[in-house]
Amino acid sequence: MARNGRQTAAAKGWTEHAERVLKDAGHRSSAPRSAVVEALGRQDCVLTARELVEEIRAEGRDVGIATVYRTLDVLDELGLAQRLDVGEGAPARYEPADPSGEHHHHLVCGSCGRVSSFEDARLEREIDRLARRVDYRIGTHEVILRGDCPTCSSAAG
Amino acid sequence: MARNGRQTAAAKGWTEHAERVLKDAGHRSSAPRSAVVEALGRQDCVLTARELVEEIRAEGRDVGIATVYRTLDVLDELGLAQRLDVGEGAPARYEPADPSGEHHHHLVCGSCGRVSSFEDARLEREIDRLARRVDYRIGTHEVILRGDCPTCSSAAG
DNA sequence: GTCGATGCAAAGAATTTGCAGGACC
DNA sequence: GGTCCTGCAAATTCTTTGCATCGAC
Repeated sequence: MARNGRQTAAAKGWTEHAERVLKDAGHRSSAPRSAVVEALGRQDCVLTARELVEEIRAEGRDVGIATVYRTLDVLDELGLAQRLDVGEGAPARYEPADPSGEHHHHLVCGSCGRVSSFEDARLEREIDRLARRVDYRIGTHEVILRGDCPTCSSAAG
Repeated sequence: MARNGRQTAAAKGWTEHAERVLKDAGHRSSAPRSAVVEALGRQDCVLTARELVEEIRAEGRDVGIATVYRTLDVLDELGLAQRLDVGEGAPARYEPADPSGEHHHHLVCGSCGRVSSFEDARLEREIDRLARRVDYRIGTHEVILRGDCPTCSSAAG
């Protein structure tokens, strides 16, 4: 159920898909932008802008934080990335959006801040039903379950 | 389903409940703190810290924004208030948490930022089921449906 | 050659914190 | 009368933006 530290099977596919969509939308290619797209596509878990920079520096490449924000913004607008705000003053996190539309939701640990993901078809069905019943025209949705992760649960009782 | 601009039936009850819980938890009473609690209890919709200050000033009372944040923090810790982060750099919003445990979720308009609420028993049941299945020890949850509100839908097609 | 993209540094915005004075119990 | 609470202002973060320059197409 929870899928941590595991790569999505579609990771490689997402990177290529994203680069194609960016190009088709009239955006130019550049080393920094590619570094961001590749680093994001490589991860399954959500990453903050800062973590993305560290990720890229670890590869021996470099990118300014402003470029990361700008790129994430473009990716978000094109539906290629998903932004996640866990609140509590924590920075926004981003993850690649599966082009197939399949997605997951998040578990947030209130003690250590760890974020994990889970997916559930029944929950999706219930939300789709709801989306048709409300008076807003719904495009996306997000579900956050908050509590303590296994480590913090056993540590703090 | 959507409940806007409507007072919760439990509004008055919440204010009294909150003041009692605060006192029992060893917190002192003060005019600014009461103003925050009363203003929050009076509303059904979510409010930002800034809106809470305006709300209080409109009554002819006054309070510093730092006190509002500090009070909301205490209310949140005691489970008396619920924090809602809609992301996109928007400030956090708060609402009274119903002591009965009954709660609702939110619809966020991506065009105008309007936030509405809805409740759904089947969704709650599905989430409770999920909460028992994941490896985190879940305490709370939140669901956000994003899209365009009725006004923005008709305006923008 | 044009125009989008980049990096830096400054600007902005939300929230937190240090501190001195005031109020509650 | 001690301790918690308050307001102000400064400090912290996260994120955005202005601008000169660089590079893709």
